[in-house]
Amino acid sequence: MTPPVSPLRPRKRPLQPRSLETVSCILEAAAQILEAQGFDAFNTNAVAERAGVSIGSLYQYFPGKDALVIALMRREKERFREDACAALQAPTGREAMLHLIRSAVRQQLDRPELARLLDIEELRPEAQAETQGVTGFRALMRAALDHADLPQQPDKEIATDDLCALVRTLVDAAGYRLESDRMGVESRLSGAIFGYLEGASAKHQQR
Amino acid sequence: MTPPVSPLRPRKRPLQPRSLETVSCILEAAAQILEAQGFDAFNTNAVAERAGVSIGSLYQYFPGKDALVIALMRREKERFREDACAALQAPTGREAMLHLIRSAVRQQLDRPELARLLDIEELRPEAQAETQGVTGFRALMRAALDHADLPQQPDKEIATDDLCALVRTLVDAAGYRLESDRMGVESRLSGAIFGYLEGASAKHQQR
Amino acid sequence: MTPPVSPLRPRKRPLQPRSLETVSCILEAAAQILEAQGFDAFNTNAVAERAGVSIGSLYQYFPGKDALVIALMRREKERFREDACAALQAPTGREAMLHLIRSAVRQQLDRPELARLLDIEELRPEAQAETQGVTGFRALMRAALDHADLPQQPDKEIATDDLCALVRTLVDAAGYRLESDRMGVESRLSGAIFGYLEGASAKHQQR
Amino acid sequence: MTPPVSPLRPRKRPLQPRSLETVSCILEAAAQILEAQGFDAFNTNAVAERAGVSIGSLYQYFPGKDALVIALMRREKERFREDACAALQAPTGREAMLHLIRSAVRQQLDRPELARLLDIEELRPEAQAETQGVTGFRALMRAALDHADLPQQPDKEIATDDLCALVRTLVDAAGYRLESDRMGVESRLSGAIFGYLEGASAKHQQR
DNA sequence: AATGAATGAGCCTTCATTCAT
DNA sequence: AATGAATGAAGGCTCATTCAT
Repeated sequence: MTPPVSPLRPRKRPLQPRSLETVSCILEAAAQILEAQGFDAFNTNAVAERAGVSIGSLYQYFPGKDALVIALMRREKERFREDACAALQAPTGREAMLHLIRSAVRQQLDRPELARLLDIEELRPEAQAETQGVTGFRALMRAALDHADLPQQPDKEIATDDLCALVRTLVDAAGYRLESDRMGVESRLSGAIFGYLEGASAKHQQR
Repeated sequence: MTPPVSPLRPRKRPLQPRSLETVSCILEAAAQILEAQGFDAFNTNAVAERAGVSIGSLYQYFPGKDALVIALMRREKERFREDACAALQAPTGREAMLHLIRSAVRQQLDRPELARLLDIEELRPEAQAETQGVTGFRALMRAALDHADLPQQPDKEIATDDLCALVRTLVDAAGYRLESDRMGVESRLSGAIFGYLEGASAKHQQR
Repeated sequence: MTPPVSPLRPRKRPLQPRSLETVSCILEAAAQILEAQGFDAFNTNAVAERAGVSIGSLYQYFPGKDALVIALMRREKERFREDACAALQAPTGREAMLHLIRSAVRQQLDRPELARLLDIEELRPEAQAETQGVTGFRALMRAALDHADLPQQPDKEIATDDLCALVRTLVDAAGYRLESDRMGVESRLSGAIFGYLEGASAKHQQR
Repeated sequence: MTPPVSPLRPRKRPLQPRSLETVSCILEAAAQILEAQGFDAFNTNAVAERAGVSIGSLYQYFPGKDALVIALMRREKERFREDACAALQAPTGREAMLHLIRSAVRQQLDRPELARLLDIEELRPEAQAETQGVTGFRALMRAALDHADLPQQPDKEIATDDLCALVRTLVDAAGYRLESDRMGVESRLSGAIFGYLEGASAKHQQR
């Protein structure tokens, strides 16, 4: 009878413009605290205060702490998707892949610490359940792999996972070094990715 | 005059055999809780209880929660080092690299969740300060890169970081899928690594 | 940018009438526990319970145990100041002094044990830093000493300290004996004080 | 049937010289910690460690923390008594009093912080029960008051208490200022004491 | 006698969440 | 809708004390 209640999605959809703004204020506050002070300082009271909103209001829009993190992940994924979806139009796998790489680097180096922490959070089981619906990086990567011009992989799902992980970590590593040379990062990343793809067609596996 | 007191290293060296066992009990309990229930369930009371030890005893040997994690990292690094150090003797870079890969895969797939969580923890600033002294994976990787038979890298420190991250993540990803085919993982990893190394000698960097 | 955060002053100013009452409830509970059971029984949980307030609420207004004690000291000093400040108006030093004595006796015999314990606490270095701003007994005593009709002292700061200590202890001693005859106490106190003042003009110092 | 067991007196009288030395080591360690670090740092483990003795041994000689403090108080009282008892021989009250003052100043300025903290501790009810048997300062002061050359007091017990408190505090205050001029302190003290004694024979009590 | 490992009650404090206003 | 006071479970840590060796 009662509608399906999830503790991870908003209680009420913000429909009025004022509410919409409140929500994005809260999310941005959450992002800032996360990237500036890390997980330990990330708590609902702090987010509300930074957002200039009462803790009560925060709970109006987000039913709990986890919902806040999930929403943040969605927001960042969305930002990424808008930039990266064009990869689907690319005529070749190589071009699609390069586009993906460029988008990923752009996103990750834009707010590196935020991206890194969300990446970690994304592996938590609760988060995974909630986030997988969103067309994200993985889906685009999976699609790119289907192009015929790329070396075929024995197991495309595994390859997808690996490539996602690989992109994520190498860019995180760059962010961690405060590197800002996007070209350099992209170039190393391409090396790793195409190396991985070709490597699967044997030749490196000798003992 | 007073000995350097750090909140991150043991208070007392366990001298009697009884206490030695207590310490390893505690560490193993910590490991089990971490891998079975994650960070959120990881607290000193839980660890003590699982270790079958009073909370007071835990604090005799570990001055705090962080010290426990650090000690765990040291323990795992040590385990790894014993296995991987032989890589230093390898005559060629390729062989050294393969040895490293094999050790890393072995270690990481042995207790995948534990390894993954410790990898994350390792990025926290406090942990870094404490752990960097220990000859770990990075040092071995750095040494391997110096061999002449491997493609030379424009910046060896960056390459070292990248390769470490790459190994870590791909094996984590495998662990996450509960994959247990070590050969397969090693093979994909080799592909990525040697691909990365060669990729740096251009040919993939076109826009 | 961030407001000065001290572990010794209130976190929040209580703004709503409800919280104002909570704060005074907590302070009074603290006072009662202190005077009825002493320092050893004085802990945040006990205070909160006696105040009929959750421990969380206590921490909203007092960032820690010490802050509670400091606040209590301020409250009592304030009570005293209101009563004793009139001493500043007295035309002669003798009258000012007698007024001070009367106020001190009144205050100290009103809640003797509380006063005594706070006096002890006041000597702790942390407390001193926090409390010295408040115009307290010492400042009034110091002012009284400046009147010309009192025997001049070789070092007025020392004399001030001594007289404060003297008043405090003699009244404490009376409180300790559960004496309630204020006149008697005042009279003995006057003797000691004026004796001290005159004594400084020699005549008792032979070896 | 069982002998009267008190948790405040030693479990076993130390009869052998080695034990005697251990006991005094422990007491001295307790004194040092108390004066150097205050009550908060004063705990049985710390005392044992500083004494170079195992915690087990400490409990052999002192059945608990309080017993340790009591024993310390006794030791200091004893030290004082040896010095001050000669006051009993003085022919006049004035001379007895001056002797007492001198002894008190000597004792208190010798280890001012220790003396001050023990003075505070002495007011705790448990301590009082245990310590009152010891012929201490109060008994000597009481005896001195009986001399005929001193102004007679309406209530000699009260006067005794007051004078003890007065001596204690003024010397504490001097110790607190790190004053080391014993003559100055003694002189101010005499002023206060004889002032108090004379004051009781009226002349200062007008409103 | 001496040792020191072990114990655990109990204190301090935080923070996710609720609810009266 | 918004506020923010209030709650209390939960977790970190200390230290007086015991007891097996």
